[in-house]
Amino acid sequence: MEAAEEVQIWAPILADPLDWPPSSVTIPLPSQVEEYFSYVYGTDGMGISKFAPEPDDDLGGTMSNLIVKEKWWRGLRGPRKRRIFPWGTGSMNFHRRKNNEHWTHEEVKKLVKGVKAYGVGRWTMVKSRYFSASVPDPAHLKDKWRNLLRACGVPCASQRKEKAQKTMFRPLDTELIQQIQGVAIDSASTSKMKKHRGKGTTS
DNA sequence: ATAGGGCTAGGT
DNA sequence: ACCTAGCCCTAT
Repeated sequence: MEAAEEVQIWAPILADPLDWPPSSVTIPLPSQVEEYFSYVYGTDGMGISKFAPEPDDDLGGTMSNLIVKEKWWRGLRGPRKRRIFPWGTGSMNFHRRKNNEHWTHEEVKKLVKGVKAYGVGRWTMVKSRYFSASVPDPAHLKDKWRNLLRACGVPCASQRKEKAQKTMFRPLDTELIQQIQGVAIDSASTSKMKKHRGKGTTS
């Protein structure tokens, strides 16, 4: 499992997993951890600047003790924050923290472009063309597309009753909304056509 | 690999 | 209290 590395990195930090995040704690911060933090939290989320060096620190060079000086773990949602989070309920119980990786406007634009190019449902294709490194799972593209449809007021293809969405936490511009609606309507009508005429070669 | 239901953190 | 939106799980 890929979590092994993260456990190694986090383990020294978690003095008491049940008390996380700690309000004030001394953290040994090797360069590896520093890198990891900036990767996970992003420059605006969890900059190293949010740490303050501990007053009397006689560890000369590579590793110094730092203390947390800001409540960085509470804040607005933003893009690319908190990918992984240790959430101990015992000794070695780590798991992914949910619901913290948000789509940027650029990413949404790429998704729409990709769906337009390859069609709804070709998530692996869209990912490999437009999100080769950034999105972990093609299923996330699908999930985002579903959310976009709902957010843009596109009626669900399946007949399940679903109330129209009221608000968008991260609003989209009108142009993008119209594009999404357009693509959705296109794909709905083509799939309906395929259903109706069974022998048309619509490659 | 994809569709669709379910779960839930975090925002309102 | 309710809702949104990202993530997970399962069936196909």
